[in-house]
Amino acid sequence: METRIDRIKKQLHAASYKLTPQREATVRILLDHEEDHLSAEDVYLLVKDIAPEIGLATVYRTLELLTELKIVDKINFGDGVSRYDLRQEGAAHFHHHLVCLECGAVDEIQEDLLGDVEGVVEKRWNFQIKDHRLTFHGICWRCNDRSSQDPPQ
Amino acid sequence: METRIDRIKKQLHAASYKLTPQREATVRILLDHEEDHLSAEDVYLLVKDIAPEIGLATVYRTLELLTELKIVDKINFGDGVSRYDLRQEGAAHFHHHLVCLECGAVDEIQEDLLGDVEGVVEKRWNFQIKDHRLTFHGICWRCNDRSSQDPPQ
DNA sequence: TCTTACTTTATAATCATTATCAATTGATAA
DNA sequence: TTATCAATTGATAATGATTATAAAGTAAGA
Repeated sequence: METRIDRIKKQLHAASYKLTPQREATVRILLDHEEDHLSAEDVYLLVKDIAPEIGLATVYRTLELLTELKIVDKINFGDGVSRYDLRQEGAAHFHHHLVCLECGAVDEIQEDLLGDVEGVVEKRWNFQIKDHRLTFHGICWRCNDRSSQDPPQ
Repeated sequence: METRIDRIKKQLHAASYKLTPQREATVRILLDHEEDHLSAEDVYLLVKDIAPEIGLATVYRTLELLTELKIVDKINFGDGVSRYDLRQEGAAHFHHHLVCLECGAVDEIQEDLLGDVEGVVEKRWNFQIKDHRLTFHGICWRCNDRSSQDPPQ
């Protein structure tokens, strides 16, 4: 069976890049933390556990490379840090995010909710859409539940 | 007639802040460049023309303050800079953006296209939406027109 | 083995933003 | 007006993320 890493290796080769040990270690960390939204620093600290000799600059370069190849997406939630998010295999568009203003959690919506909206934008604004970023800011289900359980004061 | 500046002055006073000359100069620049998406540095350079003694830190502080009061929105298009965008008066939500990958232009969609989508998200993910960010990346109408006029090679 | 291009590491440099602190200003009461 | 006190400002230092640089390492082909 072909693993996810194998397929990423092929994508690199197709663009004439090698899957060096450092790059592989970085990709493994991303795969192991698919749910999270890691900053370059986060990735660096995690990669150091499995490849202690790696340098921070290499992590940055690798993440940049993976972004170029659309294997990961680089996002920015407004704190001063870029975060890196593995794209679903075969996904044409970037998934959406729910950022909780109370607890800071970031949840993902894999489903594409923008089909209709994109149709409108393409037609009405004569804009040829290549990708999108959609983030909702608000109160997540966890915090919602918690506050509805609170006794009224 | 009450001007836009007057109303902003009231908003500041309501939160017990003053409209100092520096703040006023900064707001004027934002009003004069409503269509643009200025970085703090951009604003600083423009403000210096009408208030030469102003400091960069004051501009940052003012933009931060205006963001807190929801008079402007702070956005980030992925280059390393925050940009500041006047909110439409009375708008509950932030407007959408079209970023052209070819010429870099940033156009605005004032209309709220997310009504239905937000309904779905609130119900299905039990997420209480406070605000949103929606940006499309693609080719703008100007570049579309230009390339359709190009002779096929 | 030799060559060449690619990659990495460590570190310095850059750039946006934030913190600090003394000086200034504005509003208010005496 | 003057005294007072908190808010605000400007200059500058500090921070923190990211990028550039240069020397050394690595892999693959001739």
